[in-house]
Amino acid sequence: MSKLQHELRQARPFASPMMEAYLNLQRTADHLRTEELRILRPLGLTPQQYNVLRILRGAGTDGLPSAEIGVRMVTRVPDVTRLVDRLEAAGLVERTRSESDRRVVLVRIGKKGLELLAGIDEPMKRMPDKLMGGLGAAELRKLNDLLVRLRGAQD
Amino acid sequence: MSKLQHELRQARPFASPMMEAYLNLQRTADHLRTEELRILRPLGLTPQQYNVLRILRGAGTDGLPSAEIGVRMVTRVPDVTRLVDRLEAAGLVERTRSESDRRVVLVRIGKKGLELLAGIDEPMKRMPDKLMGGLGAAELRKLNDLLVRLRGAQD
DNA sequence: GGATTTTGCTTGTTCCAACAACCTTTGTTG
DNA sequence: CAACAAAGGTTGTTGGAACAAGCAAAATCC
Repeated sequence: MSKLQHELRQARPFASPMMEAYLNLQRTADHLRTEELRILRPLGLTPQQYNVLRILRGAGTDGLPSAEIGVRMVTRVPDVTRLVDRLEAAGLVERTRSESDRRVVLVRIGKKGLELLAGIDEPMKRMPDKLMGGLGAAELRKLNDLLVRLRGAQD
Repeated sequence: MSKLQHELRQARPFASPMMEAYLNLQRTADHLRTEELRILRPLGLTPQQYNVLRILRGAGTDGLPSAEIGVRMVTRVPDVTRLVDRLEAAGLVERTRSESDRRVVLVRIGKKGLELLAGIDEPMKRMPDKLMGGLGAAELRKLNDLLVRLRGAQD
């Protein structure tokens, strides 16, 4: 990088501490998400698909309505239908229409889905350990506290 | 929501404090990004396009090579070319091939792009103030510190 | 100073994200 | 109990994200 470019980058000020925090948060989240992508890509899963599978595993054999999946996801997803479509096409989940309320479609994780998850668990558990090893327990608690309050603050 | 569903959600444990921090970070980042989307959508800009325009405004009248834009962006972007394509098609930026190095394409922000940015500056400045108002100055500094260390830790 | 490598960008392609409109089933209300 | 509203999913469509392959100009290397 040239000297000029370096100076420009150093000189770029943040408009406010809050804007700095906002950009910092996006930058860090993207950084970590890239690492998650790297783990999931060889398995043909996106982070969202992985998220759905984990939710369904936690829900047990009864399955969950599509709408409830959307509510529980880490990131907002406006189209659970086609997200589940792809998982179904891959043979990882099954769909059955509820008998008690025929509007509802229950989604359940299948055997193949559970096996796939089992193989991801270990590397996925190691990922945050590796990326967040620099922070101590107290700092992690503080970070979680701040993040939760950030989400709750705007109401 | 049913009683059972509520209990399930309460009962979901995190595998580790680090995994909790990871998910929390993604959740919060998505939450804030949604707010940014809400501001930019009426103007037909994505957060990334907005990011490029800000970078180009900061770069001045000389413009920047495409590759340097990619380096400076908040989130990792593997395809600056078509990102700039769309901005050029919208008449917001111009491309000129560098004379000194004919491989390089310099991108400059145009009059229309500057005017568009000027209109966004105010609501965009208010956004983090509104979303992060719950945190004090010291807490913001702490948050920024933790986020920066998170990014630096994995090397 | 010609072959090779490297750099900077473009193009091809496939899949996913986002918003809206629509359809079916259930609940509600006078 | 018929008309209407609401809930739950699906489909249509457009545009963006991601990875790879390719092309032209510049740097490197005997």
